[in-house]
Amino acid sequence: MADVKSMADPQFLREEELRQAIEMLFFAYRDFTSEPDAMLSEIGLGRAHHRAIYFVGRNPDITVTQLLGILKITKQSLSRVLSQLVRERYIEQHTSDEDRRKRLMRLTEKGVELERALTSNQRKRIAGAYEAAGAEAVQGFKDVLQGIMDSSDRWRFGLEPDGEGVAGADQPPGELALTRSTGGGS
Amino acid sequence: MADVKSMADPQFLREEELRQAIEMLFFAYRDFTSEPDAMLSEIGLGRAHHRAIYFVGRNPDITVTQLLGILKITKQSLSRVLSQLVRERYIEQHTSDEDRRKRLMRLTEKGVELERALTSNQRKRIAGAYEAAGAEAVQGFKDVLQGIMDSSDRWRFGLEPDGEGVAGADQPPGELALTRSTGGGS
DNA sequence: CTTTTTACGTCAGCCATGTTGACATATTTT
DNA sequence: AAAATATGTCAACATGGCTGACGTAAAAAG
Repeated sequence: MADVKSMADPQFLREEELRQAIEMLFFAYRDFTSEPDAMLSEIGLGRAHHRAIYFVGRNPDITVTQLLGILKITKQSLSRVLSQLVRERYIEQHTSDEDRRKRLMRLTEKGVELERALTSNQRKRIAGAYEAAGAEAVQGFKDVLQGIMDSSDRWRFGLEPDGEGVAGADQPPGELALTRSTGGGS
Repeated sequence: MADVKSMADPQFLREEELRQAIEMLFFAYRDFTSEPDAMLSEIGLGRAHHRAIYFVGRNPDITVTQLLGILKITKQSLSRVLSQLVRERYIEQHTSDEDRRKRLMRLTEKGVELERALTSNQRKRIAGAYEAAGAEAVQGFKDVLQGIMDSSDRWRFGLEPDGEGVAGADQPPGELALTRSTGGGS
């Protein structure tokens, strides 16, 4: 039995708080991915395919290198997944006009359908959680998640380095062009 | 270029908001696990070992069945991981006195050390994010994450079904005994 | 006291997805 | 002409899920 003193210790409470967050992330992520995973396995695909489809859908005409930058896996791993998705007509590739080495990727009609089916449950989860928790909680959620991810990823989610409006700012000041295909505010 | 009308559409903004959350979860989780993964690979272990060690550490004298209930993987998958951890003296097993079929598991000294090393960076991340975001954001973060996870997991994180104080309430009203080894109030 | 259920453990094989290393080809940049 | 970039591909290996099939010890039920 842990003595009362230890629980009253602010250090103990802090540790407890941090571990709670670790566990919440684990359970939330585990449950968040389980539905799409199940759907995917029925059509012979896996979570890696979902990721590729998702980010291609979000970033039409994305290049392989850019996608690699998002996923942070090797090109060999991605290649396996991508070639299958292209073979099965979820993704189509065009050659870039400005630089003919680049293969711009887009979802096909079929790909869009799959993407929407896969994220449908995920969007529902988030929507429900957002509704139940309220707008203030949503902001807190975002703020904390941004604090957890590497700072090199934060630019994707709006202002951060300086005082930049959400307006036209996209590319990170040196890294690749990714997520966020829609810029300007109302 | 998406026309202004579509961006002004509340449905569009909602979809955008939801997808932002999906992406934040992806990036945060990816970065959150990368450090421990790297440490683990240096000693010939993987993320699955981390999970087992983590939850055994959090729930001393946990049984195999209980751990299976947390991880939601097959006993064969867990077995591979557990037997290695026992073999390499990160975890020790005792036979329960009340029910001699049960194998109660605990971290060894070595296991505790590894666990702390593995979560050190993760705790640092959370602590930094919490500090930067503030107490209100922390509450929002927790609320939203709980909304995202299956409701069957929410009991682990305090009140929910009714108006239960955080006091002695532990086990879920039917499911297994898990997480939260420390109960008592202030 | 037999039967059933529970809590393990284990062998064998399959699949998805990550890794490294080595090469090859086309195109653009220097 | 040479170097760097973007992409692809083959081969081999590790991790960590999965299913199916057994086997044993102990507890619970009849």
